[in-house]
Amino acid sequence: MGSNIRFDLRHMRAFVAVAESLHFKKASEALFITQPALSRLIKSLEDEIGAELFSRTTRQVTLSEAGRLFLAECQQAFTHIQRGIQLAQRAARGDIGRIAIAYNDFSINSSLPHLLEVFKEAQPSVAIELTYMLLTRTENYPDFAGSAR
Amino acid sequence: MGSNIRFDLRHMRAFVAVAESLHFKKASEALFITQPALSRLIKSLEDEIGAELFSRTTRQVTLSEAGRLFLAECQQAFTHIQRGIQLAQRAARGDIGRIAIAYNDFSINSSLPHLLEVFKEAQPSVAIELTYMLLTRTENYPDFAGSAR
DNA sequence: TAAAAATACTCCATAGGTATTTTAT
DNA sequence: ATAAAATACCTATGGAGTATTTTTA
Repeated sequence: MGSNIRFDLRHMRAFVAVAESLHFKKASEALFITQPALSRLIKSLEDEIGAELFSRTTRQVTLSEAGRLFLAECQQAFTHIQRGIQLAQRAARGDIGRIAIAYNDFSINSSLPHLLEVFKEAQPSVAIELTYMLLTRTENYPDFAGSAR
Repeated sequence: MGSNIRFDLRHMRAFVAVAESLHFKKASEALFITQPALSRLIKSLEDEIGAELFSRTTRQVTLSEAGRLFLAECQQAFTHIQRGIQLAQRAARGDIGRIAIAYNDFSINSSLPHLLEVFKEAQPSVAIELTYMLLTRTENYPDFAGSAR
């Protein structure tokens, strides 16, 4: 019972990096480790799973069928972990279920009111916080500084 | 760029264990580590994420909202990892896209032929391997020993 | 006051680095 | 002949254990 997985995320990250570049040296640089360290990570991962993830000679590296399948699941796993981090961080900041919108005279007079109505209908549980913003610079409004928060 | 996740699967496993029992000592036993080691794992995970995953005093432990959200994603991630391992192992064994069916006189004379036809139509790329099996015991047929392979 | 989590401190296992060897084009 | 992966060897970091302290119901 229980997830008796012996490897960890370093192994998975290493694997994804090699799968992406199909070149141990380049992948090792992307990971900021040395090539021997990377070789060992991949080897121990393969040993642990009990499957060759790459067909490799010293001259070329290709994903095996097992590797292709494992890669897809690794990517999904990372997506969930990333998402988990984001959600936890937002929840901790009390940001879940809240959208902050800054408006100025221009946008408030155009389509914003209608958009709000439509959105409120679709997502009634999401609080919308309106902020009137005179300046065009956003430095003083940390909520709007990031790209896609 | 790249997944700059500093924690690893041990942290996630530890977190899931505590989330399930809401008791550090019990969870540590389930994980075969000591309670202090587990406390440190959880703490470092929280530090890394930047969110409290549990509200805890020395007398009671409860999941925070951040924890609830993170838990769901962790479980999904583990599901994908488990699946990745299984798929890789099967691919390495050449078991992907192959179904082995053992038949005896009874089944071959009943519905099996029709089932095969229907299945072949639906899944033309899956090879079906038929094995005539006299005995009722399956020990000598490793392909049929497992439950849901 | 007692049950449970957090902290202090020590030690060792292992992850990673450097140097080298092997391999295939 | 050379580019690239694998192996050998060594070192140091950090993860786990034991012992203890802190906390709150």
